[in-house]
Amino acid sequence: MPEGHTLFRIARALDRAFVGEVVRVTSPQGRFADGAALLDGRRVAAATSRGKHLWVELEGGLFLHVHLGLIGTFTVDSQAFVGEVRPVGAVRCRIETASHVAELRGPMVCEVVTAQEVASQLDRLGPDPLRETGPESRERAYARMARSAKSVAELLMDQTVVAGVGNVYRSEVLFRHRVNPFTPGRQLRRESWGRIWDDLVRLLPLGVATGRIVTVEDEVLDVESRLAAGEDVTLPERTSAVYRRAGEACWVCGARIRTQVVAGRNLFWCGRCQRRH
DNA sequence: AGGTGATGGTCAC
DNA sequence: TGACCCTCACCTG
Repeated sequence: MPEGHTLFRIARALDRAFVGEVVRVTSPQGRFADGAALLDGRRVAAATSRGKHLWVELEGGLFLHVHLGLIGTFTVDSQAFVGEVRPVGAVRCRIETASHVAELRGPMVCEVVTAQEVASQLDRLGPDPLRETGPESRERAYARMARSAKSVAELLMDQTVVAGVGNVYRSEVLFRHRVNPFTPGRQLRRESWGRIWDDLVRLLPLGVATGRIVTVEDEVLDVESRLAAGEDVTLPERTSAVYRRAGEACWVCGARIRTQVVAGRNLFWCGRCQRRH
């Protein structure tokens, strides 16, 4: 389920499992054999994410760069449970110690890069609402939008504008602020963008905490209060206001939820509620 | 048991 | 615009 919050969770799990440890790195599937050999036996320095990209830094200035794409998965488990994990699929990369094992399947990108290459990869990404949360990030993204004739629905999916927003957060955050998805970036009001950005800064950490995209306000408030109380938060299936609800009645106004492919993916919106620029 | 679409993004044509 | 990565959840039967 890879939007930015998923990569953040994986990076955090990898960091907790492996930092400071010498790791065995292999490619059971074989397609990453050369890269794995390069990393095998090194000590892990850190694991981090930005947007939908993930890097594991190993000693000697080498980084494992991963992008899950649409179908990739990256699991991190304690070795105690390894026997219980069903051995399905082709493991592109396995990282293990005596106590932990991580398995990467179906990624779009799995490669070894240098610090210089990481820097240029970061340069191509806009601010991540999970990491660069300050007002300067909001302005930086707005400056890009305000210069563009593309729609805000397209721009939200452009990782050089904002890093980490995917197709679910796109539809849901536009609905939450009643913004017309087809508003050209250059016509998007500064206040609208401010509300959208601030909301992403609020929502994405809930995705990190729960492992699920939470955008319906009742659930948002519930999760926030339970987190504030220090309670465990486990959630049932995903709910959404508009995402994947084409043809259903809008919860707010009753109009039919609409759908159209924008930036190569299915956008969902309420044509009656979402009229703001 | 088998089919399909999906929370992504790049590259070849 | 389509192939690709080749997983996973959610159908159909």
